[in-house]
Amino acid sequence: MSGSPRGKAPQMAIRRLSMYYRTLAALQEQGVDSVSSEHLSALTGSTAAQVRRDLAYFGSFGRRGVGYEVHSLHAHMQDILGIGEGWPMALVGVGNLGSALLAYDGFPRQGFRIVEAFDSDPRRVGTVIRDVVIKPMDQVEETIQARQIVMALLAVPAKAAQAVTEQLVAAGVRCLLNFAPVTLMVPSHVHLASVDLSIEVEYLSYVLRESVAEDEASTGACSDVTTVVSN
Amino acid sequence: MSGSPRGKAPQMAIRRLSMYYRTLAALQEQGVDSVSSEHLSALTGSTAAQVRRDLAYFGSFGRRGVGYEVHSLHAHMQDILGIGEGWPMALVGVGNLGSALLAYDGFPRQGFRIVEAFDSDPRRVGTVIRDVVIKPMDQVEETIQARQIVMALLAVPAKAAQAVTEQLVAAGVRCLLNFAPVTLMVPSHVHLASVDLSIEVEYLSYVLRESVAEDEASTGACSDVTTVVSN
DNA sequence: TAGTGCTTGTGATATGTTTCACGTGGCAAT
DNA sequence: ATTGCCACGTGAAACATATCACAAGCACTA
Repeated sequence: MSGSPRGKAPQMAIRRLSMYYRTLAALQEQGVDSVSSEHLSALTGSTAAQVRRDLAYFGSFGRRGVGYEVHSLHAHMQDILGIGEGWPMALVGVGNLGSALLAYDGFPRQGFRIVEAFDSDPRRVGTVIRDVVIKPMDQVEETIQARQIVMALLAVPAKAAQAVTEQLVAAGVRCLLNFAPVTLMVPSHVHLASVDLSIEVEYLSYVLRESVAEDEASTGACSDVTTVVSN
Repeated sequence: MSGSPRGKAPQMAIRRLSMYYRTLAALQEQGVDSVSSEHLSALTGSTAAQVRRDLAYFGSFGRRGVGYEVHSLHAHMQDILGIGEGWPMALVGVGNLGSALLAYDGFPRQGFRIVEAFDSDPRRVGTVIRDVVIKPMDQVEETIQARQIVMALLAVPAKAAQAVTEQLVAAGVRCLLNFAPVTLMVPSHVHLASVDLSIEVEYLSYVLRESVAEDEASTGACSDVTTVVSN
């Protein structure tokens, strides 16, 4: 169905595809119907060559001398990223962060929906947030299997994360987005992504320290050329 | 003060240092006082050679034939990452996500503290969460300059993100951790890291789709040689 | 002191990713 | 048709990162 992959796309390329996808959606809303690699790169903090290369991993979507048709490219990105399959997601851990995830409107806007939520705290079980009833942990396996859920968000304390992971994997989950600051061990058929706030903050702390040291070394003031930094 | 950098460390190496750092803290708590690159790599999902190379960017912290002394290595990581400087942080946007960030105990545990919070919603201004009083947006510049804050967490809606960013940069912020799903433009002297939930979920959606396709290829009519996934 | 066993630190090598540079196809206007 | 220009798609080059493999160093023993 999708184009023939000319090679394996780097993970970073996939992440950039997400940014292109989002940017294309914005352009579409603005009524723009044509975009060049140059233009798209400026909007996403990439380079024109990188945009073209990233797209080339999956096919040939533009017209030479013209650019890309926004609607068509947006549709292709959606297809490649597997959005639109509408994978239903489960959330485990409905504390502060879990509640924020339940309320996060970026998920439904991109076609992802949290359809089940679990927590071990009896005081939270039974409460309803955003139309989702919080269930106890012992219903994880049953519910996930019944609803054929393959993606889960893990927002439990670090100490519980590995055990819950194993419960989810046993229940048939294939993809995990982990928010706990731990290294999880998963079987090779399970895909794992992690959002680790400590790592991000510590990375900034490192570069800050480094740049402060550079400032001290060279007393001259830096120019304020605007550049785009993305991750 | 810190070791002599034999080269520039890749960003990924810095992120792995954070993981080593956290793992060392855990080992220390468990009373372990010596660790090998092999051991540390197993705990962080890396490889022994990678651990040694990552550390080598910053110096030579182990003893040949023995391994690393946990406490000493932990201290070195802390120094390299600039933790312990105790950078105070500002939070802008105290919605669902912002509140979760205020309550996140991973920050104080790593030595980072949110000392100021801002929101544009008058109903939230004045309320107190975790000993932090939420201030109105028009006090951003004044407060940040007075308290010499250089790191900020951005948890505002996507539409407001760029404007708030400029406000923060004008106030003197040097590091930004952005949670809004947009590409921010910042001057080159400002460091930016982003946590983008849509990108993470879409990445998982992609790999899921890919692995499902592989499953279908190997179980379906295609009878020829297929690689078997080990483990 | 010499020998053994172990693990680091690091050149050399391999792999992966980004950038460059240009051929190709396409549109518009003359 | 022909000309001129534009922007994609893509080999090849440059660069960055990860892995390998082993000499160097330390602890311990005899």
